[in-house]
Parts: sequence; C-alpha cells; structure tokens
Amino acid sequence: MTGEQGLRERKRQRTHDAISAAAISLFVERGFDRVSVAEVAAAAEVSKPTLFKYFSTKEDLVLHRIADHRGESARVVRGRRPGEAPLAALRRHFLDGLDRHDPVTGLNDDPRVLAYHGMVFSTPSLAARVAGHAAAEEAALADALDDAAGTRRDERGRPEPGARPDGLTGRLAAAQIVAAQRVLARDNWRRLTEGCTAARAHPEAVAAADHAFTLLDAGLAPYRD
Amino acid sequence: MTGEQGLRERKRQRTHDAISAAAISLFVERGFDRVSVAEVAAAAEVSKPTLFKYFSTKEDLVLHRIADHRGESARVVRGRRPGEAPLAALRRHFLDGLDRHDPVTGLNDDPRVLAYHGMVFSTPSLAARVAGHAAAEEAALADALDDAAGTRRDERGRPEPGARPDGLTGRLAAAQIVAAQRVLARDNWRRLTEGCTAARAHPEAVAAADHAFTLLDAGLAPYRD
DNA sequence: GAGAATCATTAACCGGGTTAACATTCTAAC
DNA sequence: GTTAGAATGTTAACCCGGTTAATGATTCTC
Repeated sequence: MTGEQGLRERKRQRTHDAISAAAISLFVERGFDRVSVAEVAAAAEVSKPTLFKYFSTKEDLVLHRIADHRGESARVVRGRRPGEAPLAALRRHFLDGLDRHDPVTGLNDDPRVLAYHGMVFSTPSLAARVAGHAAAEEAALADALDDAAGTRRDERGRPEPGARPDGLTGRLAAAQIVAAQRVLARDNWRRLTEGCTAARAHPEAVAAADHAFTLLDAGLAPYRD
Repeated sequence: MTGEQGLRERKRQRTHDAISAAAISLFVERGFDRVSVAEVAAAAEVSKPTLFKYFSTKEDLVLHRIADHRGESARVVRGRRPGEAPLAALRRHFLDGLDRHDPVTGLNDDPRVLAYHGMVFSTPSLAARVAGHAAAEEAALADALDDAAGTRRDERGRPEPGARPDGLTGRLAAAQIVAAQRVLARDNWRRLTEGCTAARAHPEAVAAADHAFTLLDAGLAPYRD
C-alpha cells in the first residue's frame, strides 16, 4: 500500500492537522476576526511563514474542509446510475446526505459542527469565500450537465433534438441547483440553531428537500429523462 | 430644489468622484491587485485616511456603482403593476434593461463598461464581493416575494390556501431568480467580449432571457398568479 | 469676525501575507 | 556509515490594506 509515504509525509500531515485544529479551536472560541494568524501559528508551534505554506490564506484555515467537497455535484451527475436523470441523482444524493446527517446538508447537530457553521456564516470574509466556492461548484456542475445533455443521443450517435448543449441552459440549471442546495442547507442549520435536534428536524428537512427538488424539476424540463 | 446643499456638500461630492475616477482608471489600466490604495490616494490628491472615509474598503472603490442597485429586484416586485405576478414584473424589468442596454444586464458594449466588468470578474476579491451583494439581493427579494404571497388574499383578507409564506419557498424562488439574472448577465457580457456589438447581441439576449424566465416560471408555480 | 464643527493631514500602528538568508532534518547514493 | 542535497523550518524584515491619534486647516453659524 502507498499509505506510508515516508516519515516526511507523515510529519507534514501531522503539522497540517495541528495547525488546522489549533486554528478552528481558537476561531470558534474567540471569533475569526479576533484571532491573528500569528496566534494560530504560536498555538500550533510553527512560524507564520510555515503556516502560510500549509494554508495559503487565513480563510483556508477554516474552509479547507468545505473545499474538500469541490466538484461533488458534478461527480454525482457524472457517476449517476444508467438511465437516471441528473436531477434525480442529485436529489437522491442530497436525501442520502440528510440520512447520514452529512454536515453539507446542514442537518448535523454536533455542537462542534454548529459552532463551526455559526462562525462561518457570521464572518463576512468567510461567507464570501463560501459563496466563491459555490460559484466554482456551479461551473463544474454546468459542464457535467451539458455533458449529460450532449451524451443523451439517439441510436446514430447524434444528439437528440431536445438536447441542446448551448451552455446557457446548463449554466442556468447548475445555478439553480446549487442555489437550492444552499438554501436547503441553511434552512436546516437555522432549525438546528433554534434548538431542534437533527433527528426531530429530519422529516421536515426531507419534505423541504422534496419540495425544492420538485420545484427544480418542474423548471428543468430539458434535463428530465 | 434641495440640490445645493452648501459648498461643503459639493466639495465632498467632487472629492468622492475624483477618488472613484482615479481608482477605476488606475485599476482598469494596471489591474486591481497591482495598484495600492496609497497610489490611488496620491492620484486623487488626498491622504490614505481620507480615502477610507469616503470608501470603507479598497473593493468599494470599484463596487460602489453596483452597490447603488441594492434591493432593485425587491423594489420591482413591491412596485409591480396591480394583478401582475412578481416573476412577470421581474421579467419585464430585465427585458427593459436589455432594451436600455443597462450595464446590470451585461448588454452594454461601451469599452469602459466592458473593461470594468472584465476587471471585476478577473479579480477574485471583487468577484467574491459581488457574490456577497447577490446574497443580500436574494434576501431582500425573498422578503418581497413572501410579502407578495402573503398579500395575495381572498375577499375576506385571509391568505389563499396556495399561498404559504413559510419563508422557504420564497428563499428558494429568490435564489433561483437572482441566479438566473446573474447567469444571463454574464452570458451577455461574454458575447460582447467576443466582439459582438450590443445591438447585434440584443435578439439573442432577449431570447435567452425569455428562455430563462420561462424555465423559472415553470418551476415557480406557487408564485404564478 | 470668533467659535464650533467638520474635514484633512501626518505619522504611527496592527494584522494578513511574502520574501530572503540561514539552519535543520529526512532521504538517497556511495 | 557518511555525506551531498533536496525539503522544510526558522527568523527578521518588508509590503499593503485599514485604523487611530494628534494636529492643523475650512466652512458654517452667530
């Protein structure tokens, strides 16, 4: 197995995790803007330039977890079951996330996760970066949707008349799907911050997701199979 | 007329405009990240603290124009014609914008406007701030849509059964509308950067907008009147 | 014209992020 | 083993965005 990449790699990983843990702990405790990167570096027992070799910006100290999900929607579409519509695959994936209490769905009531989300949403520079991540997600999903429309061909290998990979429809659909997921996640998170447990909120979250995807589906006829 | 608010006000306005003009000119010429605010202040013949009394961040030097459109979508919905559906009013307003070659529709081929947009889109920190502005726009529009749904009542003043101001539907609709407008504007801008004139691109832009709003309409049945 | 309020300036500071020069440590080849 | 050398770490200094203090200059008001 290639799991052990030598001592160097392991040390690097440990330093990475130590910095991240120190950062999130301090940020959650005192607020993102009231902790300097110098303090984070000191808490992690590294120097400031070293910290910036591991995380290129202060925001990345917090958002590298979210960044790990980069292109997830696009991957779901590309890896969908044969014959399954892209939107159906995305709906199924989101509902699976709710069942798993995946933090990206907002339906996770672990206090640490709630505190993490609260910090992100209440810090403008972090919220802005999250929005930027959504834009990238959108672009990747648009490509995947256009590919899906382009590969939906008849027997002769020509695209069907209804399938028009003009790029615009894909971008519109991607924007609306990403927007819907964001609104759903934020709504779930809001419910949990009001004291509801994830288990109790689950049915409403499922209903809301079904509602949202049904609205999407009605508005995305070109991608219905 | 209250236009003359004294010498002080006029001077202030002139300083404001001088700083903005110097900033955008320098930024377009050399790129946002390769011009320091100290240079902008020097070009506008003011000191750095003075500059920051007029514009609270470097990004605001560029984005105060866009910020002036704050809440436009919500205003359109609240000021719609009697009996007009919110989405119909937004569609009409967007098409009007295309006819007027309003820069917010992306369909303005003035070289200065194109350069301005190019600078904004190619500068991550500016693009992020624009996304943040879109989020605020979204929230305001969501409120307006929920109000519209709430005020759509029967003769006795009670909300109709179909009108459910649960907040979620409004946020979903607002997110999708704002997303669609953003995609449309960016698509128009892309066409113009490829050398097309605004006049030549106008028919396609109208068709794209109609396409997008039709998709939205099909997916936003609860807000159809 | 004098006093009060406003507005500008200089100079210094803080925090995020980068750079350069130097020291350390793991790896690899002899 | 020893050693060359690539990675990686450290310190110290710097740049830039943004803020604050003390001070000085204008404009409004009376």
